[in-house]
Amino acid sequence: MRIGELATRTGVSVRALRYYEEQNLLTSQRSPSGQRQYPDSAVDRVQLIQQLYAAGLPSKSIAELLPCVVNGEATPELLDRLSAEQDRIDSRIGDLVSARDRLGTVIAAATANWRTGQRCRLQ
Amino acid sequence: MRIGELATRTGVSVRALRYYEEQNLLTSQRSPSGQRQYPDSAVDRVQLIQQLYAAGLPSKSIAELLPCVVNGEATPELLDRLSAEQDRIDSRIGDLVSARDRLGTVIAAATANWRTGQRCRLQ
DNA sequence: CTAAAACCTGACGCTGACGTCAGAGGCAAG
DNA sequence: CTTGCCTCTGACGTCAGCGTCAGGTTTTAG
Repeated sequence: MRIGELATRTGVSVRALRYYEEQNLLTSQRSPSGQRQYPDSAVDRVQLIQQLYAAGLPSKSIAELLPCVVNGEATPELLDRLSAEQDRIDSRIGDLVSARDRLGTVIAAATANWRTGQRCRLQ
Repeated sequence: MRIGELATRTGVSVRALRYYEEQNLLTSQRSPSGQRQYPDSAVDRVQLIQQLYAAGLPSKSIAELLPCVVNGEATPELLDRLSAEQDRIDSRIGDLVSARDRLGTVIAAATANWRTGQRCRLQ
C-alpha cells in the first residue's frame, strides 16, 4: 500500500510516517517513481511504534529496541535495555497512580463539601 | 524563605520556580528590594505542581485546577474537569501497563531463546 | 568595606514529534 | 489531455518546560 492508505489505516499522519522513516523506525520499498510502498505488516509495526511512544520512549530508544522486539535479535545488552525501560515505565505508572489518587482525594473532599456546605474549604 | 532555598528544598531549579510563577502556579511576596519571599507551605505546593506535571498535565490545566486542589474552591464545573483529568490519567496508565506487558513478553521470549538457542527468533 | 554569592528581569536557545507550506512530479478518470 | 488528488523532498514553524547568558542590584561573609 502507499503512504496515504497506511496513514488512514493507522490513524497516524503522513508526516509522522515519513518522520518514522527518517528516524529509522520504519522502512519502505520504493516504486520506480520513488513512491513509498508498504506491506500489510506495516500497520502492526506502526501501531507498535505508537505504543512505545505512548510509553514515553524517545525515537532513539525505539530505534535501538525495535530490532529486538520485532526480530528477537537480543543480545544481553539489549535485554538489559529492555528491562531498564520496563522499570522506567513501572515508576511512571507509580507516579500516575499516586497523582490519580491525589485527585481522587480532592474530588471526594470537594464533593462532600459541596453537598453539605455550598462553600468549600478542604480541611 | 528566598527562591534559592525553595529550590534546594524541592529539588527544582530556580528557573523552573520563576517559570511556575509566570504560569500562575505559584505566588510570592516580594521584599522591598523585589526579591521573592515564600512561606514554608510553598515546599508542598511545589511538590504538588511537580506531581501534576508528572501526571502529564500541562501548566494551563494545573493553573485551572490548583485553586480547587489547594483551597477546595470547587464548582461543579471544576469537579468535572478534575474527574476528566482522572480519566485521562487512568487511560495513560492503561497504555503504560500494556506497553510494559508487551516488553515483558518480548523479554521472556528473547531470554528463552537466548538460553536455549543462542540465535534468537521470536515465535 | 569589599568581594563573593544570591537575586532580579529580559531574552534567546534547546529538544522532540510532528504541522505546514512551497514547488514539482505521478496517476487514474472522464 | 487535463483535471484533480496523491506523493515527493526540503525547509521552516510550533509548543512546553525549562537552560543559559547578559547586565545589573542586593545580601551576606570576612
